[in-house]
Amino acid sequence: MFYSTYYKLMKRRKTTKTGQFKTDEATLSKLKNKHEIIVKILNYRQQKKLKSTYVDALPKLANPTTNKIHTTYLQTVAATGRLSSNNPNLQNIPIRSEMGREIRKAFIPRGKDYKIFAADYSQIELRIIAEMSGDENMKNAFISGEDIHSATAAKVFRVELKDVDREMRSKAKAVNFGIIYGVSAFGLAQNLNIPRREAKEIIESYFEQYPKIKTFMDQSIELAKEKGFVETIMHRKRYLKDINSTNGIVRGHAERNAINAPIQGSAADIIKIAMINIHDEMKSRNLQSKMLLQVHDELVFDLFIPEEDEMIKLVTDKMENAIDFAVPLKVEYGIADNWLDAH
DNA sequence: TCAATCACG
DNA sequence: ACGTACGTGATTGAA
Repeated sequence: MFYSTYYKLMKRRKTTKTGQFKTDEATLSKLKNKHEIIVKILNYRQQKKLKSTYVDALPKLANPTTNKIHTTYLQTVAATGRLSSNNPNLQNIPIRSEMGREIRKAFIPRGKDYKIFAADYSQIELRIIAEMSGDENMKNAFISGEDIHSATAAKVFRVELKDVDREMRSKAKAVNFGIIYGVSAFGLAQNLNIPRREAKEIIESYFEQYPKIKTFMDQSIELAKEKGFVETIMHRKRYLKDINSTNGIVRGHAERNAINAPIQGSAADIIKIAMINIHDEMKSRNLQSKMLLQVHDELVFDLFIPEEDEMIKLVTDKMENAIDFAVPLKVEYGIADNWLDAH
């Protein structure tokens, strides 16, 4: 029904690569005010997703012996060196929406003497860019413990830190994310729903304020073109066969990979080192708490309550000191009766 | 079987 | 002029 009539709400209707009209969340959200059906469709989609993927599926996967759900972690799938999780995927449990958060609440400790302990790296990828690029401005923001998105907003929009408003911080946050992925003015404009010209100015200002980040990105591409691969901090390689392609689109994709892979991959290296060190230490101390999950920049534990103080110290220490950086690595944590409240 | 969509970092 | 932000896995439904 929706596909065949397709209300004329846009000047240029976006299509997928097979020529279908796009109806994804990003596209529909921009049309929210054009027709009352849009919000209804989005809400319906969200509820179907949550019901089919989590509410209906997960309870069936409890192992009859353990009464628990067991995932499998794959170490040789993700090109950057991240883990992935399947059968079921426990790295994409909802948290962003109100309804989704209700699902996360269902993840609870094993018994009455236990709590969920969740510890996550704060801004690890931006800290890695700061470290790898050596950019003084970004390094100093982290060393002085500033909120990185506000600090970036102050620099990019050339105002005092105290004069950064919500909109400026939100835009700076989008650029910081974009940087990790290999921004284009178009992509940022699309993401923020602002004119491309404005996005271009923001990016230019960003690189003026963080000049070595620009250099680092250019050098990553340069290196990939010469050697055919890029490397993480622990020297995991990602080969980029298309880096010298004559097709600009294909090459552009490889160039963004050249920027992103060392950053995302180094974060994966670091949390893996932390996991090994934490496991070794828990074992040698005969602790009863258990490491349950890894979600890229977060570790989740089934915490035996008498071990609370010891575990907090052990885990934050091993995570923050997994690697020797000039830029500090910061870990935030929470302890609660379910995974949601442990954040 | 595969494209589209959407859940997460 | 072109297409355009990185990495995954599960579900659905058209082809």
